[in-house]
Amino acid sequence: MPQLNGGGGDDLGANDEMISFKDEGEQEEKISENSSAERDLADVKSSLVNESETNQNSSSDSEAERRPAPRSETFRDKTRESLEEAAKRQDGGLFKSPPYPGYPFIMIPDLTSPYLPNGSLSPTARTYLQMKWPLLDVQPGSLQSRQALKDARSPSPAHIVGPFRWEFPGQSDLSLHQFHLSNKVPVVQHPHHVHPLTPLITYSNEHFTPGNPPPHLQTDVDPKTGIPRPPHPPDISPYYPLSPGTVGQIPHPLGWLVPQQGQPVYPITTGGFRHPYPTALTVNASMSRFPPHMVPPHHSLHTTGIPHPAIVTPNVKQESSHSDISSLDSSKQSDGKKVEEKKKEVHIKKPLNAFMLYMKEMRAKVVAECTLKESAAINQILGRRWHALSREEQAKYYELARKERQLHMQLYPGWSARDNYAANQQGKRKKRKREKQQAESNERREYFPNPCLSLPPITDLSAPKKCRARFGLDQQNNWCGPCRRKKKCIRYIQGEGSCASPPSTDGSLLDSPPSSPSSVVPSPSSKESKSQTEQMQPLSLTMKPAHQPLHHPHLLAGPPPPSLVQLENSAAAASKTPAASSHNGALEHRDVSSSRQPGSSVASSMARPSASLCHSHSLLPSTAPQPLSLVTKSIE
DNA sequence: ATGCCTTTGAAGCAA
DNA sequence: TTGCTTCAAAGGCAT
Repeated sequence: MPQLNGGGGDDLGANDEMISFKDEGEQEEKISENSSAERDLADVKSSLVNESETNQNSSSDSEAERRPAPRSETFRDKTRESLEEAAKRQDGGLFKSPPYPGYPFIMIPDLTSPYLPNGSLSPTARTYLQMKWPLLDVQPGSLQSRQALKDARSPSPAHIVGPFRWEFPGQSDLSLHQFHLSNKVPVVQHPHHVHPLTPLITYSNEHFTPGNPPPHLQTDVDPKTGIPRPPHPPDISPYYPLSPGTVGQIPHPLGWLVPQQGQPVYPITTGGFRHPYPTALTVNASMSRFPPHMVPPHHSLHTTGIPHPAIVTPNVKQESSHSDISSLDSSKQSDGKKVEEKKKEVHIKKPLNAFMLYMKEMRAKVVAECTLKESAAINQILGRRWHALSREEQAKYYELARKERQLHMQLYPGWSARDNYAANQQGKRKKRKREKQQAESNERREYFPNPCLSLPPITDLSAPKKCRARFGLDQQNNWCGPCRRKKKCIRYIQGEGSCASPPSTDGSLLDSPPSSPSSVVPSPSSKESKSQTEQMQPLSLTMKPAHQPLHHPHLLAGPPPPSLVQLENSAAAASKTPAASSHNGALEHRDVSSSRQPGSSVASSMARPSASLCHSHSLLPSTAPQPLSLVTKSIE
């Protein structure tokens, strides 16, 4: 289901993926049975394209060029605007409402990750940058560039070694219009420095200008049409910089995002290497602050010779500039032995799944919006938002994830997730989930007395009856969320009594549209029947800020509608300081349950924020404005 | 310094 | 086939 027709034909998406999307997607039941999933998604894509085009038309380039330098506004303001607009659209607005719609831009939502050493960038590095066709001019005179070009297996010849220059054609008023990076410090763009979500950022065609890139970038022209082609196959993900030999073999996982006019999306650099993360990455103004240690060590090369953001060497992060430089030098000397040793050290990370991709993109927004930094709380928010995403929004991420997996598989045919398992087993190993879960189960019994959380003690974790077994694959919509995610069934372990709610109201409340209006009607029984995890998803419009002072200026600024941010802040606050959190609304509608367990007022306040938001959307008044993450089209 | 938290999804392994 | 576990990102926090 989530698989859009990527054109590749091969469907590497796991069935689970499809299941997840199907179940988690909103308004599944609204979909006509006659329309196939592909056609549906194709329509979605088409509509998205149309909307993108519309946006592009609506905001002229002149407006874009009039716009002051992006950094003139704070990131928070922008993200807030974006979120507000998204809230208006009630669709997440991820791609439909870019912060700077209507003209090509490059967003670098989170430059602190994934491969930048912590602290290497200032907070301002999170600023979104926008520019047109940031181009790289590699000056071959530079030692590094020579090295990069000489070594075909360099982590990236395209990882442009400084000094180099950015050009922003048509952005004469842009403060960053043109500048030179320091010549003193070799600046190397490593693929790891590129935000992996670059492809997401450039989802819409609107992000691309039909204009032609400078001639020196048009290294590949279609002999038939004369139209410049992308320097690499349209299905090569910017995530995965390819060696020359690889180019042409691997389709671009984001090929469906490539502008159809045939313009090269990704500038190609000298030597035929394309920049792994064409625009976004290298455009970061903070790049000039990249310390030498950002130089990609050669040992991060995969055995295929393909540098990859997923390739991580344990000692890369904290390597000093000296060591990095020496690594460059050593790379010259390094031959079989060292290469092999480093290969052994190479850690190819798993490709990101849809949610991870979503998180990476949206984290910065949430951080700015909620002034949160704690990832745990942020992830909770993102988890809810993820469920609140519309089908098409999620489909994009699923599709991207699918293509990423596909490319990952192609780049690293022999790689297996098991490899990473083994790597951990050798050294440190995380605390076993089972142990943690057992501990958690005890905690829940003790601290989560509300109906959403006060589950009957899990007496038998190895209970054979699961949703999968009970409902079968044909009725996956009846499964509880964890079952859909191939997690431990919470319905069964709750027992028949506590999980008597109809399937439509169980965890799928948010994951999937209510099967019927009646299923939305809150009832004590339905509340108590809610599964633990799934109740975490919805937010409550009944939550009132009455007892909860607003901690964020931007929330005080205006008449806050039932703000998701508030809810999220509450959630985050609760997450951070559980004892101090008092989710009024969320707790209000759980009074029944609280009363069910005397002395639980304090304990309930200690409930985890996400859990405290359970059932909320079932209480949504149909006429009330609905915060973004609460919107379910079925309610509409 | 290391692991946990927290989310969802993908994948691997054991039964 | 099913259930469980681990890992992927992220950064503050606890130990």
